[in-house]
Amino acid sequence: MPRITSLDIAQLAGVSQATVSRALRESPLVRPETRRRVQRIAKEHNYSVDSAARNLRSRHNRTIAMLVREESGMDSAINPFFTSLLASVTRAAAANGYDVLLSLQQLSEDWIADYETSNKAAGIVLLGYGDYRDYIRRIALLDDAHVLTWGPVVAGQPGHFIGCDNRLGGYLATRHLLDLGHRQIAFVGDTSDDCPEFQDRYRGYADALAEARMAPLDDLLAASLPSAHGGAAAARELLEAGCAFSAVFCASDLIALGTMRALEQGGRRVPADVSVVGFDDIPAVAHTRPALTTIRQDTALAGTEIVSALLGLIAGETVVSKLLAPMLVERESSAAP
Amino acid sequence: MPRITSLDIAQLAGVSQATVSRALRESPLVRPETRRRVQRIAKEHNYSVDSAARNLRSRHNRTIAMLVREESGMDSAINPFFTSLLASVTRAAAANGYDVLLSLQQLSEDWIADYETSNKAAGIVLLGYGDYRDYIRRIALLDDAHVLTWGPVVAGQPGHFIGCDNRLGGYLATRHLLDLGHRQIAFVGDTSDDCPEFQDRYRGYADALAEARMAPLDDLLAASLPSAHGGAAAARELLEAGCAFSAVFCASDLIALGTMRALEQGGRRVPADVSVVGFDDIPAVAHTRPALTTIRQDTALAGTEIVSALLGLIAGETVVSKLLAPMLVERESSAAP
DNA sequence: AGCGACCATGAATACGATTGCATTCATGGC
DNA sequence: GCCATGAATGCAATCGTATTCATGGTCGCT
Repeated sequence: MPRITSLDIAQLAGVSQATVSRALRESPLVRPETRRRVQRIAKEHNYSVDSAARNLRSRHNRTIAMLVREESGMDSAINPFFTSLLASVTRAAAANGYDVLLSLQQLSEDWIADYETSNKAAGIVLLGYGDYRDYIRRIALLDDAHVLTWGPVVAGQPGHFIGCDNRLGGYLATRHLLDLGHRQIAFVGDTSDDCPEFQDRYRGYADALAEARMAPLDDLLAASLPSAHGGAAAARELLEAGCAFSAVFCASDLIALGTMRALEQGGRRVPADVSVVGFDDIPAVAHTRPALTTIRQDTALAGTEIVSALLGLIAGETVVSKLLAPMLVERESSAAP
Repeated sequence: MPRITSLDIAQLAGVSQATVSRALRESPLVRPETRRRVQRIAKEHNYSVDSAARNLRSRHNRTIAMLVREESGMDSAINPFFTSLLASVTRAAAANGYDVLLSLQQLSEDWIADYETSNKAAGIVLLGYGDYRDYIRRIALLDDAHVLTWGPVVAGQPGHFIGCDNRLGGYLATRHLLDLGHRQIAFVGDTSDDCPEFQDRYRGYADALAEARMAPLDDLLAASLPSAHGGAAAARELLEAGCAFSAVFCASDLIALGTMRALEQGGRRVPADVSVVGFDDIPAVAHTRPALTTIRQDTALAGTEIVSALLGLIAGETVVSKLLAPMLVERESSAAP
């Protein structure tokens, strides 16, 4: 069972191998009649182009690699939000004839260098590495690095970024709570440099408060790891500290899940006693009880934007960073105080 | 910026290109001293082997493709359980030096044929296509198809399968409820041929009942689409039908989420009035309120098993289908009646 | 010393497609 | 009737590595 090659097809069709190659790639050089005949014969014999040979000769590669950050933690899982993004990027890539290579390696210079030079992918998408500023800066300096990062967009920084407008999201969430009549609104999330996304969400939170002539209170800021456990721990601290609050804006849905749990275990009912708003709109939170009010990122749009930007980069275009607007999804976890 | 090739490294190291190739692949033929020197120079110049050329020449490919079924439905998402599996397969593949190509295309003969012959991947993993018996049978007949399916293992069927022992899982879940003292235990899930997994889970449910000298009652069987919405709808029907039941075994966690919601909206408290057990242990259900008692599939183990089986297939070994044992995870949604 | 075995290496080739260039043939303008 | 033109195709040279075969040198053993 020797491999069927384009030469075999050529002989069967009575043309040269070069013509087969052209016909299969819809080249306008071959007569339509010839092209159809070749394509028919190729299909009949279940022939498809050897991608290794094609990649080698054409010096091009219809593959993009996605490096997805795993949650550090014992069970090292993929952030559910990334799953949606992963899917939509994959769909968008497929729509453009690109395959997607998935990797969960730690981001490192070696990894990038390897994929850069070994020609495994034409471009790279980084999910969840928004805080790896140094790496991204260095990568951006590489000549033919086609790397796009999903994460917080920082003006003036080298590299190419697409991200959610986290500040707007934070504003929308907080504004929603203010509109409901809440005045003591806590923020649960990591505001350190480790989580630039969360910092922006916090800024949006502060924006909304400022608009209502209020200022964020330190007492109502609870540091939390970006996980349900973190959210639960932070909420417990809030309760123990004894400060009054009637609403919580959580920097992510996972945190919100933990927060809701801890609140209810602490005797507060959601939303009767405390309203909770999350961020991301991961699939599960539509079905919890109460269903979570949250800020939705449009992952389908994000996927197409990421892919078109990356393909632009690969094609040599100058790509500008881009912010995508999130929206509020009202469900059951928020109500008037 | 001409590409750095093994020939360049060869010249820099003062050896032939063949020696570079051998040195980089740890061939015992090259003297250790030479090998180290070549490797050092290669690293210094950021050289890595062009995978297209390597694949072409060696007729081999260190890539496996995963075809993941999307939930049909408006938001066409990836089943959260598959996300875990996807991650663990990717990790296991990486540990063996393999890359993973992710695809969400519909399974079709064209797709398989394309990946088969175009040499994009050395093997294929199918996630979520357990019910595509016809396809899988046909695929299994292809000479050099290295296809492994995650799904229900059916004895005597052609093809290679790894899957969870769903019948055992169904048994464990039901047995747990029986042990708690429940006697009217409903089953929520699709028992049609579309979901062979669910059929097996139902068989396990029946097994446990039989062991307790009981039989499944038609009144307590609620058909449900494999989604949270489906679970909610099915639970509503159960409530409206008015049959007494003190526990529900749901064929998946997603269904369980919907079921719990519908039950509580119908005025039943979980677990005070009704106990609920799910299946899969997707990440979110550990943090809902009440946290869901469920059957956990060991995805980490599944990943390594899938990869080692597939690599075995590729290497020409005879691979036998395999069932993986699930386990019960007790949380808050189940209690004595 | 001589002979084979063996080790480390180099030269040359093949993998299967893409693509620049040459070639053929028909056509049309003059 | 001849040459310029252009469309359709063929020829052949790559792309960068793995691998076979040949070769020179070292060693051990008689």
